[in-house]
Amino acid sequence: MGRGKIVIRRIDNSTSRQVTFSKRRNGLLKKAKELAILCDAEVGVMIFSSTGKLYDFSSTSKISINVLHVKNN
Amino acid sequence: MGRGKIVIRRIDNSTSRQVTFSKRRNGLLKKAKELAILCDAEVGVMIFSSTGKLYDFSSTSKISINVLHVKNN
DNA sequence: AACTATTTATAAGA
DNA sequence: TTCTTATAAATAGTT
Repeated sequence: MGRGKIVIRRIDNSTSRQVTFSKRRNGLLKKAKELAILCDAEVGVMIFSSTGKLYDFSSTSKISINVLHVKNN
Repeated sequence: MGRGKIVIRRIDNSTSRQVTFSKRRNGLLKKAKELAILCDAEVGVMIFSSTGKLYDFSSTSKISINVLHVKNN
């Protein structure tokens, strides 16, 4: 969805990868919220950037999410 | 994105809600996979339908997700 | 379960 | 990097 078609593979350029991460991360979280509201579903999303920062969303306290993130081993 | 614009609120008609759930659930899982690949991110998504069925995705075993789903209390 | 008109997301550019 | 815009992609309503 953009000026050109892209292939789904890792973006080599780190600046481009960061920009795309920011845009698509926001898009994914928005869609998760919409799904939860429209369809009365319970939705949880967690996203770790390549630098290890966590972005997450949970539509309800009825879902309790515990995440174990193990780096490099 | 469709024949008409919609407001983001619970879809009252249960048939329509089920159809939209199926479409958007697939869309969300696809976008989660794309984000993980394009941006080298670690992504986990879990979706409970209103009937309690779980649909989930995790991009990597480096994320271990434990979900506690408590119904009606 | 397909189709397609349209809205939405977003890739590239400014 | 924040905003713009052309275009790809998702999907609401239809068949």
